Amino acid sequence: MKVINHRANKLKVIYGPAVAVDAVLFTLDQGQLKVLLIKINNGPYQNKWALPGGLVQLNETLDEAAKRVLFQKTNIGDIHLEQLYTFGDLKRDTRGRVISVAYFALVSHPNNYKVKTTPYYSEITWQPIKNLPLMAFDHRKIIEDALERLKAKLEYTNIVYSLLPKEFTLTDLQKTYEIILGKKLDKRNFRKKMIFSSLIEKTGKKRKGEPHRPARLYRFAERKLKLI
Amino acid sequence: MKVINHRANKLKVIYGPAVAVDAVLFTLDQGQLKVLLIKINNGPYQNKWALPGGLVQLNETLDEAAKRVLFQKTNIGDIHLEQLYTFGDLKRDTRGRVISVAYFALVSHPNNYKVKTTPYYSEITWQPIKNLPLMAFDHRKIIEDALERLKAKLEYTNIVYSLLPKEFTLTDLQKTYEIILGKKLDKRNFRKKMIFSSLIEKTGKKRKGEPHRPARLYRFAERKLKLI
DNA sequence: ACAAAAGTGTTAGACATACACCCATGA
DNA sequence: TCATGGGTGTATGTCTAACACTTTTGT
Repeated sequence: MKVINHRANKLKVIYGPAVAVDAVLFTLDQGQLKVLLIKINNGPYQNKWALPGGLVQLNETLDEAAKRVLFQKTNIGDIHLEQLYTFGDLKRDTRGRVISVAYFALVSHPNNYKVKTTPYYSEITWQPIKNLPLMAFDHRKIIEDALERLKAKLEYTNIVYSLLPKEFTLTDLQKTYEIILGKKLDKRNFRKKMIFSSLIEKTGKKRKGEPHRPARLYRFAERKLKLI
Repeated sequence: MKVINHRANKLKVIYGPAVAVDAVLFTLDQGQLKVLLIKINNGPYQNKWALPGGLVQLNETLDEAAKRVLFQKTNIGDIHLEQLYTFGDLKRDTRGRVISVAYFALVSHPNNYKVKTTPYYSEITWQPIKNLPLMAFDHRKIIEDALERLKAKLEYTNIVYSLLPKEFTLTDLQKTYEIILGKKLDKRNFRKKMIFSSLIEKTGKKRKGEPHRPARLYRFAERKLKLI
């Protein structure tokens, strides 16, 4: 691999890795944590699944590249992506030396987005994290790291807001935590903490049409990332 | 900038950023937190200071590149480097598009290493973090981010072990924390926590030759990174 | 004997954990 | 009226924070 680089106004050829971005996109669906995967249609990784990703262009920052790639490959836009880690093993892409700057983000529900396919990526799907298919590159590792980061951030940020709709019940919120953390939480303690944290506030409304006592609806006080 | 990349056994030219690594190396000296800087000798950043860094080669991982660059530029080897973040702004290097994967590490005392200069880097120095000179690239920002990460890691890891000699007193240890965190800590509470954490253990020895009550010497139970 | 740093314990408040019953509604 | 999930309080243990005096040594 060769990098041709303008330095001191001369065209200078240097050899170096190519730079890609990959996005780990989580959502909740049917009581499961899922991740967005794309099926590769040809080349050495044919029929394997991968994260949406692509090469970084010269005229875009890494953050911009992550957003662009995600939008181009999946039609998902306008979400907050956070840089996760940069993966640089020699053999992570058998076709050549490529390092990947991985990003992760959460989206509220798969049905809110119309994903699309491309000639190179023939299928696109939300795959349960517990049941990942055969993955291309080191993408399984990237997903595992992203999940670990997500769990950690649950504890000290309001990051879940992007997984939930505008209005939700405390039980919805608790289920979200339980699914991601993979463990049961105590209802009374959870509610105490959430209400006291003042990350959420009552809407005054109740959820109707279910054959039980109606649950109060809450909203997030602010729909942007905050430390608790 | 152009990246020539073997894909599917054909030489394919693609345009993309070059990839560099930069290392933020911290130490304690004379009661101050210092960072290793290098003076750039020519080009648009002449006479500015920078972190030791360099381009990533095709045959090395990012971690290996960080180690190699640090060793070549400063003669410092055999330390644990941790990836910090990847910086990818368009104009961070005026000479061309370069993204930088930043690493950080701690070393015990500057005198333990014989740093050296190169034609491109004319001077090398440990600079107090409170008093940084005019810096090249976005290296001031990288140092600030590294410092923030270091403070955070103090709270939940034994990372300070690499700043201290084999044997040290509890007062040494407390001063180390106070310098990095930039605040005073309560002596009794600090000792209680440290001793109870079982990260450190008594050597049975005492420091001699000072005109006061001799302090007990401690060592780290394990000299590798652990969560508390 | 004195100067200087080493060393030590207790109390109060904040926070996490464990735990069981009544309430409101639709069917 | 019953089935179902919604909603609530208290007691206990753990961790953090505030706080001042005695001990040991070299000079």
